[in-house]
Amino acid sequence: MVKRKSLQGDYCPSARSLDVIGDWWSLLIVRDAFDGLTRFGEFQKNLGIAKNILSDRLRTLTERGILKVVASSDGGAHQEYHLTAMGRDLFPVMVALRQWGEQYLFKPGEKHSKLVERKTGQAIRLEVRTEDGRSISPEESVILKVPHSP
Amino acid sequence: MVKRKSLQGDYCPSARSLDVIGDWWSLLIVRDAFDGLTRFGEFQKNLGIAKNILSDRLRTLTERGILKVVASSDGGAHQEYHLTAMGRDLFPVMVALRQWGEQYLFKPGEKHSKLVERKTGQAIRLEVRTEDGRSISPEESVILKVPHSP
DNA sequence: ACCAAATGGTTGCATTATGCAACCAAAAGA
DNA sequence: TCTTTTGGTTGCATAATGCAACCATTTGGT
Repeated sequence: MVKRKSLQGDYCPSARSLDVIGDWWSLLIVRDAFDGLTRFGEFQKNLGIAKNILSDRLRTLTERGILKVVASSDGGAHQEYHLTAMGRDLFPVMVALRQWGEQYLFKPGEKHSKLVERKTGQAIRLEVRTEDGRSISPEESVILKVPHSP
Repeated sequence: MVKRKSLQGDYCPSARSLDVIGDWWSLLIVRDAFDGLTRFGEFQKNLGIAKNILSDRLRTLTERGILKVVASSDGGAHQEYHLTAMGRDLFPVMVALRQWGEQYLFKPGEKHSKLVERKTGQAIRLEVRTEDGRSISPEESVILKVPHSP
């Protein structure tokens, strides 16, 4: 493969994000972390991921500041992987993916898990809006390129 | 690799989404499509992707209904790749990734492209809300597992 | 204390995925 | 007509991934 292209230097924030969490497993691990999983074995069992890959991903996600390693909450000797603030801020990404998947990747009537508010059980949605709060479609938006722009 | 695990059968919508668009290049291609690119050469030049990979990804994205192939708009013989409704509905995912990247992957003061409303130039943001419009944090939400649940 | 099992990995090897370069047919331009 | 551009495909080399075997440390049971 010669070395996978890196997008770290790209001026597009989406590209940099994908460079960090765009690989196959990272976002699934983050999803499980949102779901409350913290231990190596929990991730491994729940995702069915190979242990060496999981080991590598947890290390990388930790290095990049998305997860942090903390001592066991129950006094045991093992360590736990927790989301950092940076990791928790991936919440909208997860919700966006979930919303799209619900809409297009399930047959009508097919059951799927749902994201709801804990207190009220209300469904959670996500909306694209302008600064002053108006909902907006892709066609009405435009990407302003900043760097080497004419 | 023996065969990459498929999440098509997963009951979690996020997982299915990642199964479809979670590979390295697909979302970048979709991003460029949002940016108005339509032709093979445009994607190839802009992304710096290998031509065989691009060819494969465009085919896959088309098969899965995210892109569609249409005849040239200017009467030429070549074909163009356009987003379908399914593809356009990935907009919130792109915005979410962009927003996260802006916040965490740029040094203070470092320039990056921006997403704004065409008409007014206003910045575009995305918000996670309940059905009745209240903004909500990850901690206040919970994933309801539907299938083989106790 | 002692043995057994679970936990949290690491290492080696086999298979895929990706990248690069060379090649090619069809279309567009001169 | 000749040349260049476009839109790919094919072959080969390397990187990423998966599986299984192994191992050190904890944990649990007796």
